[in-house]
Amino acid sequence: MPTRPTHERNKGLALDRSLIARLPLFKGLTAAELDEMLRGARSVRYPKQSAVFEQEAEAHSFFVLLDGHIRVVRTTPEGHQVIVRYISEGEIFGVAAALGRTTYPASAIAAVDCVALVWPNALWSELSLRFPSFGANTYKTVGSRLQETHTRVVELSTEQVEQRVAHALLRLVNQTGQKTDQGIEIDFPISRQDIAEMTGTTLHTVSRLLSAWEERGLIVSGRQKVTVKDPHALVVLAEHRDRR
Amino acid sequence: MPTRPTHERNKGLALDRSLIARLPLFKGLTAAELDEMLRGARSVRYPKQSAVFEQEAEAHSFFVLLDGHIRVVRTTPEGHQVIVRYISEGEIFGVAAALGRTTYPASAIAAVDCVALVWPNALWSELSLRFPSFGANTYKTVGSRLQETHTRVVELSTEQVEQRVAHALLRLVNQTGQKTDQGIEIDFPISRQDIAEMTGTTLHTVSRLLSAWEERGLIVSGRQKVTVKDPHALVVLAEHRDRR
DNA sequence: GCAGGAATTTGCGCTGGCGCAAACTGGCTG
DNA sequence: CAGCCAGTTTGCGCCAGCGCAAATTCCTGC
Repeated sequence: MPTRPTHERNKGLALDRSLIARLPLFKGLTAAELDEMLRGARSVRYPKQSAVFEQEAEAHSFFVLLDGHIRVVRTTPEGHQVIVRYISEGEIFGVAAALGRTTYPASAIAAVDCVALVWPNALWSELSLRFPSFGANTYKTVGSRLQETHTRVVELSTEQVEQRVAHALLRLVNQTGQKTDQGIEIDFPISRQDIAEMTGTTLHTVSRLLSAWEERGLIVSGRQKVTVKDPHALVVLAEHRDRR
Repeated sequence: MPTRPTHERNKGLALDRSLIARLPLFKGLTAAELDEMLRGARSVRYPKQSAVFEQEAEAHSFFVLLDGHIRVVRTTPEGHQVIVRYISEGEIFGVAAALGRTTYPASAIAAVDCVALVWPNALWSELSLRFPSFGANTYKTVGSRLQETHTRVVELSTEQVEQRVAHALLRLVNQTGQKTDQGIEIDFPISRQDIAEMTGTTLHTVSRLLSAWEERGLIVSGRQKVTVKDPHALVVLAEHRDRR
């Protein structure tokens, strides 16, 4: 059950720099600089299924995910949902304001219980000027997201559903895969519906595909859970030229 | 016939700041600062159908389009082409390096004879530091392209072909429409195939749709030419909820 | 003015994947 | 521990849009 987002503020305690020192985003900053970055932040817990921010809402903050997984979702006026991406540990997100927007273009939903650092947007220009490598890293992240999104456009334009779903699974596994005795498992709850919303198809079709793949021993899956047993076979499927 | 790209260098003459003073990208810069920006640039002419840069090639420069229209195209290993976007007058493009890439992720092809300013990438960090508003404007551009691309993902995921083509036409008309006595014309040559590559369908389907729309008086079209007579009707088509 | 070729149109048959509907399952709640 | 419900599976029929093919039109270069 989605309990209400409990914005438990860090109660006056200084955040420890070890929280972020290991993140590539902050590479090159000295201990003192990390402390300075953290001085502007607070740490917030987001229970599973709660919204970190909502589409169209005033963009007041940007975020760095310390723990958990976040689903970024765009909803159309007609009520269709499309999953824009998943955010994993260590990534920056909600940077709308740094890109000249005043509202968030999508919603961010905690896929599991999450912890994030939150900075008010007012600090963005100050921080990115004071720590140019932080600014540059953020823009690089934006750049690679643009590339990924273009890749998705290409996939949606040229591939069959089966290839798209295979690609999506492989991407999730590479991004967040946890080794288990069965194979590599996507380490957050993900439904057939979610996969459908990532690939532009329906949960029915995803269900049929996963069933067929399970039959053939490529994966094992359960409720909101997918484990890839034979990634190579999936790659073959994903790359398999269609007849267009 | 695509003649060879003729990189006619500006022969030692200083570029006039009036070339770029009116562009939003350079808003806020003084006359002296504009001159300084231009000192690092050269002006190059690209004949129709020539490549400004090629996908996978080493990213050596970034560009500002002074005149013409440029088609940005991604080609898949299987040989499918997807049009990523059209660049119009005044826009910056080829900023791969500023986003941490060493190669161009797509090709840029002159849709008509074009003129662009070209800066070596080596100057990027210097220029964006010296003229922060220029850097910020560029990143805003990247941000809005990311949003547009997400919108395209949503369209590809949730809309029927007819809606997608209608949306694409409306976007082209808004971006580059020229008023004529017939209606609003897309002011560069665009084929059915091009429209198909923008919307993830085939030239046959696009042809059928345009024929039907012409029949109904919404557009008039010819070879590589589309004129929208009734934008409102197209909007209705584009927004028309499908049955999903 | 004519030949050649690129762009477009149109017909036809087929099918991938969707919509709809119903049944089933596993985990959580009271 | 019974019941409920979200998530999943599966069958069935249909159709939007693709592949293929052929005809036609318009533009360009000679």
